Amino acid sequence: MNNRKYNFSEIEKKWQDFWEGCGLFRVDEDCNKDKFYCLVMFPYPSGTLHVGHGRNYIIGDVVTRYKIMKGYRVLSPIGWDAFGLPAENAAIEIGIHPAIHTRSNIKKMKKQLEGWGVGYDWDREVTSCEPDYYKWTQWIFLKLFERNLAYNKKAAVNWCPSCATVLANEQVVDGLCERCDTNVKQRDLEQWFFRISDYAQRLLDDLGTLDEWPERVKTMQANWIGRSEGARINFTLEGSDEVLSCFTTRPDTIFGVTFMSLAPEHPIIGRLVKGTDYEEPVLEFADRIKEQSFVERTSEGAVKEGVFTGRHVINPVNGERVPLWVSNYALMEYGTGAVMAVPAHDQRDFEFAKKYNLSIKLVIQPADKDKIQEEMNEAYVGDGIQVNSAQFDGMPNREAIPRIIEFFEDKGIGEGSVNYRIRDWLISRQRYWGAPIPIIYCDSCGSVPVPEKDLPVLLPENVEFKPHGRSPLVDVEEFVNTTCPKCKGNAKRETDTMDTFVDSSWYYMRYLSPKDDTQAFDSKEVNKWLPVDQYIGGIEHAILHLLYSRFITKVLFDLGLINFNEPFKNLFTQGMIIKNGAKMSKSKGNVVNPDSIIEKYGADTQRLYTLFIAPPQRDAEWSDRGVIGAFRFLKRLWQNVVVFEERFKEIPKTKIKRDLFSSETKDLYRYTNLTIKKVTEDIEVSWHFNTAIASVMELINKLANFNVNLKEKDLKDEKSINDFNVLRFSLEAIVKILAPFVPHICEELWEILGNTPSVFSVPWPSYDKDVIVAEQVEMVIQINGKVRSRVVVPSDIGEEDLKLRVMEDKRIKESINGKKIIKTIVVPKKLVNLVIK
RNA sequence: GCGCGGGUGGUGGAAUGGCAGACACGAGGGACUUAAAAUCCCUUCCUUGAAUAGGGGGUGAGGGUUCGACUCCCUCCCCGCGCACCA
Repeated sequence: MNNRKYNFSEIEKKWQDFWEGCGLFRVDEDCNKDKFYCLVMFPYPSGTLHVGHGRNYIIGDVVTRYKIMKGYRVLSPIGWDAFGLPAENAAIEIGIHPAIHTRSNIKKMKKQLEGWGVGYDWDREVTSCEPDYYKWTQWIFLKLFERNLAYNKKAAVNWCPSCATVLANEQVVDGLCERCDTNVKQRDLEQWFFRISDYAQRLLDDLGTLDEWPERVKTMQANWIGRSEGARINFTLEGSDEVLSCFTTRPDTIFGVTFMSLAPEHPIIGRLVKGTDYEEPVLEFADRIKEQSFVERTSEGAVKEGVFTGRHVINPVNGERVPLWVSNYALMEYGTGAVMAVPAHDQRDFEFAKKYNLSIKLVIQPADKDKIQEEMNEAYVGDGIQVNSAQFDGMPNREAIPRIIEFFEDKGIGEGSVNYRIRDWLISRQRYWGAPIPIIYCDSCGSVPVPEKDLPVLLPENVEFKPHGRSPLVDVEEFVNTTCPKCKGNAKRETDTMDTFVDSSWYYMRYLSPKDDTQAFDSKEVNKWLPVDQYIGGIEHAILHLLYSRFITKVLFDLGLINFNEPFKNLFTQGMIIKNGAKMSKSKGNVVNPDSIIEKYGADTQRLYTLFIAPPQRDAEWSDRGVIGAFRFLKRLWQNVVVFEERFKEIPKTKIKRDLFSSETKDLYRYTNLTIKKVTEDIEVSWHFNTAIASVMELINKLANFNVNLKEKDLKDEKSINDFNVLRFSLEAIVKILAPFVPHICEELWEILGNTPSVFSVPWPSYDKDVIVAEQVEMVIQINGKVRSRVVVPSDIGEEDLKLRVMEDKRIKESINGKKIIKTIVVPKKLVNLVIK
C-alpha cells in the first residue's frame, strides 16, 4: 500500500520545469511530421488574468497537447498586445510610465500563464510595444502607403471626449465608445485611414471559403460589410448643369420618385440656397441636425424631419420636376448622401411624404390585389407589376430591374452599381502609447513617408503625462521637429499613433521569426506555417480584430509577400465565464482570480473545472464550489494509481490475454476502450470537453470498484496477473486521455505507472473496435411507447428469437392481457415497442 | 423590426428520433473520528404510495408529424448577442 499524498504544487512545479527543460513546446524544425499552428488571441497586459481569460488559454492548451500526442509538429506561440489606453491612463493617474507599467504587468501575467501549465514556445514571444516589433508595424503602414491604401483626409470622425481620441466605426457601439461607454461626438479632423473599403468585395467573398468559422461570426462580418446591389442614377439640378447622383437598390421604382432628400452634411447645400429665402431655414436645420449626437439622430423614436430647399431636380426618365429637400434621415456616409425618395415603396419616404404633404405615386402594383394609392397607410415594399412606368408597364418588377438599368446605361443617365456599408478604417489615435505613424509633414513636399531605413520612428520615453487630454507627443519638440526626408528642409512629425488593432492585425506572422531585425516576417516560414490551423479567442473580436487581420493578410498577399489569402483556417470562439449573472469585470467586483484556486487546489483543478463547467462555446456560470468537485476527482484518480505503485514495479507488463478474462475484467477492458473512443470523438468532433471528462469520471468510478482484492492479494497466478495488467492498461489509458486536460498530474502518474516521461511523447491511444461491442444488451420493452419491462439478450439476437423472449416476459404478458398486437417495432440493441389495442 | 444562439431538477449541465436528468455541485442521512477537516457509503425531478412494488405527470406555452418527440414541423412567449432610418 502506498499513501503518497497528491502534492499538486510540488508536482506542478516539477513538470513545468521538465517541459521547459526538454522543450516540449519548441518546434522541432527538422522532422517530417505534419504541421499544426495553434494560436490563442494574444492578451492585453492588464495586470492579472481572471478565470474567464483562463478559459481561452486552457482550451488552446488542450488542443496543443492533444495534437502533439496525435503526432503533429505543433506551433503554439504567445505574445502581448501591449500598446493601449489603460496603461496611458494609469500613467496620468498614478504617474508610472506606460512602458514600465506594461513590462511589469507582462511579467506578472507570464508567471500566471506558466503557473497554469499552458504550453508555449516562449522563445517566440512578441511584445507589440517594443521597438523591435512596432518598427514592423510602421513598415506595414509604409507598404499600405506605397499602394495608396493608407491616406489622410479631413473628415467627420468619431471623437471620444473621455479617451481624448478618435475611434474607428468598429469601435463605436450604439453611439458609445466601446471602451468607456462615453457618448461619441462627431468632429472634423485630418486623419489617417486604411482603404479597407477597397477590399469589401473580397472580404465578403472569401467568407465563403471559411468553412470552419462559426456562422455567427461570418454573418456579423457580412452584415458589417453590408453589400447592396442597385444602380446609380443622375438627376440634374434644375437651372444648372450640376448633377446630383443617387444610389438606389430599387431602380424599378424610378418612375415613383416624388422628391429627393439630401443629407444635412451634403456639401452642395450651401450653394443651393445661397442668397435665397430658403438659405436661413435650410442652413439652420442642417446645422441643428449636425449638432445632434449619434444616439439622438438614429434612435428608434427619432422623428423624420426636413426642410425644402426651394430647388428642384429633374427625373431623367420622365423629365418630371422633383422637389429637393434636406432631411435628417439621409446619411452622408452612405451612397452619395442624396436619396431619390419613393414614398409609395419605401416606408421612410412614405412617413416623410405624409408629414410634409408630398405626393405619393404608386409604380409597383401587388400582383394579387388592386392597390389604390389613396388608401395606402404604409409603403408597399413587396414585389409586383410595374405601373405608371412608361415602357416598363406590365412587367414584373424583378424582371424590370435589369431592363431599367440597361435603359439608364443606354441613355447615359445612370448605371448598375454596388454599394457597401463598410467605411475605411480610421487608424489615427491622438494618444501616446501606440506605434507612431511614420509620416513627416513638410511645407513643400506634403505628407512624406519616413524612409524604411529610418524605422523605427521611436516613441520618446521621456514625456510628461498630464490630464489635459492632449497627447504628450505634441509637446516633445525633439520628436516633432525633424527634417523632410525629401528636401531636407524643416518639417514636423505626425504626432498621432496607430490604432492598436494595427499591431494585432499581423502578429501571428511575426511569431515565425520574432527576432529577425531585417524584415517584418520571413515569407518562407510564414508560407510554411500559415494559415493558422486553429485560432481560439473571444466573440468580441468577431468584427474588429478578425476583419482587420483578414484585410491586412489580403494586402500582404497582393504585395506578393505571402501565398495565402486568409489568415485563420479554423476559428473557435469560446463563451464567457459569468459570475453572479454578469461578465467578470473589475468594476463589477465579480472577478475570480485563479491564483488562490491554484494555491489551494492546484492548476490541474482549475483547468479541469474550467473545461468541465460547460461546452467551451457556451457561456457558463462560475461556481467556487464546483472547483472542489474537480479537485476531489483528481484526488481519487491519484489514489487509484498510487495505491499500486509498488505493484507496477513488481509485476511484469505482459500482453493482455483475453481468454483469461472474467466477466468483470472483460467489462473493464471493454469500458476502457469505449471511453477512449468517447474522449477522442468529443475532442475531435465537437470540442465537448465537459462530456469527455464526465466519461472518464464514470470509468474511474467503475475502476475503483474493480476487483478490490487486487490490492491485498499476492498476484502470482496467471489470471490475477492478467487482471492486474488489464487494470494497468485501463489506468494508462486514463492517464493518456486526460493528459491534455490535466497535464501535470498525468505526467506524474505516468511515471508512477512505471513509464519514462513524458506522457506527451507517447501516441494518443487507439481503441479496439472489436471489444467495444457488447455481447449482452439490455433492451427496453415498451407497450404503446411506454416502458413496461426490460430484457437482457445477446446483442446479435435475431428478431424472431427476440420477440419470443419478449412474449415470455411476465409483466408484458400481464399488460397485453388478451389485447391484440397491431404492430411490433424493433430497434436493434435498443428497444422493442408493441402497439396493442 | 431583421438575423443568430438559448430556455431541461435547488445549481452547472447530459441525452439531436428510442429508458429524460449521465457527470458534477448543493442538500439530507449514515460510517470513520474525542472532535473537526478529509474520505467512504446511501438518498435526492414532481406527485401518489409503507415501499429503493407499482401508477400518473414532467424538458418555456399551444398545436402537428410519428409506433415513439427535449430532439423534426408550425404558431407564440421569455432571455442573451449582433445588426438596425444603409435609400
